[in-house]
Amino acid sequence: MTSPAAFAATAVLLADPARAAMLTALLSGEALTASELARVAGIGAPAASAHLARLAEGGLIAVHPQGRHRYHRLASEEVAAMLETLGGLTEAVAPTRRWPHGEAFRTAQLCYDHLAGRLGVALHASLTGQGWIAPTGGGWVATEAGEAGLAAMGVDLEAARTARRFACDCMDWSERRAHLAGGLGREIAACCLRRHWLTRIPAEREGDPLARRRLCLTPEGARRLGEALGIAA
Amino acid sequence: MTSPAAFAATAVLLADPARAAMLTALLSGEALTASELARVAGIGAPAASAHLARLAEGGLIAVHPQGRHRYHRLASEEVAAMLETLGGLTEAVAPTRRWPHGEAFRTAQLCYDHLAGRLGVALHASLTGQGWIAPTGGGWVATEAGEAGLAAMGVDLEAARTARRFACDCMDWSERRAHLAGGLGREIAACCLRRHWLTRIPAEREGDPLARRRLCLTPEGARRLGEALGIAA
DNA sequence: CCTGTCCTTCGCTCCACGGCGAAGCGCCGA
DNA sequence: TCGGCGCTTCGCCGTGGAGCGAAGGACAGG
Repeated sequence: MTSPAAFAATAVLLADPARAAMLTALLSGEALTASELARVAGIGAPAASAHLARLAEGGLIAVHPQGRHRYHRLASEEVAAMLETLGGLTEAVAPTRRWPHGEAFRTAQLCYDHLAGRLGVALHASLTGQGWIAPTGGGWVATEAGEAGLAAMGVDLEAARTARRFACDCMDWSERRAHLAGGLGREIAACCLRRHWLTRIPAEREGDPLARRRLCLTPEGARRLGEALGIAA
Repeated sequence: MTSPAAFAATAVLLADPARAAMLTALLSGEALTASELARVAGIGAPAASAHLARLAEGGLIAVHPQGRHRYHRLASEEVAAMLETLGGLTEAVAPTRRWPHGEAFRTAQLCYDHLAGRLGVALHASLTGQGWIAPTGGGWVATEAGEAGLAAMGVDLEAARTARRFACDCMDWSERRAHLAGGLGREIAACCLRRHWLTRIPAEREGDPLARRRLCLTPEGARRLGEALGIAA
């Protein structure tokens, strides 16, 4: 592991409410501009700019200039996993008394580029239970039945294989069980969004960093996921 | 997930080199006194006391007074997992140029109460590869073959079952793959230490927070683990 | 070319945090 | 009972970080 000084330096990047709000918003997987992130964090443009510079220098986010707009994304899925882990620990040590986003949030949400929440966890359990994925040294592989079933659903397995990790676990702290990350997790999420089985929800309050992660399971999605994976909505 | 303010408050606890050093030392699984942690962190007793109070109030450590000594441990394995995750991310975004602890550290180490490093990762791969554990909704269960084999090794499966999680993954960032946590992970580590297949290494430099986690694989341990699990040392 | 927008930089103010020395409390062995 | 140890509390000092207003650079549409 790394030295305590380096460890603390990474933690410092997370140890500010404004930066935490921006990173949480970026867990939606979207690319957001500096102004959007300033609003999410409730601070002015100069402060947001300074924070974003530190996050970029620290390697947690990547910046994509596009004209006069500067779009920001999380730098990697490791950053997303770490945010999820720290968020989960925060819930463990200082539980949120009133779940501020209703049960809907727990039902389906995005964890950077893959499904999380009850749906994400149920998806994982269904894939293993049906024998569509099997354990391998560092994660999961798709079985023959799994490849057939997933392809039939419309999941792009070729694209999934281009990821550094085909399929691996990501601890979902809202459910305290694992959901599926990696290329397969990303392609399943993309497939669900593409086919409108899941839709993003327009943020009710633009400044709410969590709202951007929320997903709505459509009736069509409930039916199709129920058929293919035995997931009850 | 939790609010950004709560999230940042947890991160603040990690965002100081002295606190990070103490938490890293506690990843060894040992109970350490305030004086020992002050030395590990390189600060005086008053500063150490203040830091420990904050960590305890924040729910990351638990304090066990014993006479005039006050022993401290990590509060849970969730805290350990989170430290491992953040440490791993730190390595990802700001790699340690020179691995300060030699390859020995990577070979075998403790992650709070279970095995990590190459040995821990190899153990996980072997258990799944031999079919001694199989995936379940939230982690792993022992198969019949697994129960027989593990019991033959001397692993206390009854004790393993008392844990909140029988067996689950913990991401090992030094190897970038999962090792085994939960009750089974703990009991396997305990068995290896009890039978002197692995031994703790006296800290060369008392102030080194990582040294306490290091384990040495004994010749007997290499032989036994090789036989039972096909792990090459 | 000009105006407006997005975003960054500069300079300033205010506040919080980390460390230590001194003092004090509780425990413990002689 | 007393002296020493482990640890905490108090008070102080120094440093660093967060925010904003003003100004300025780069981009883009008319």
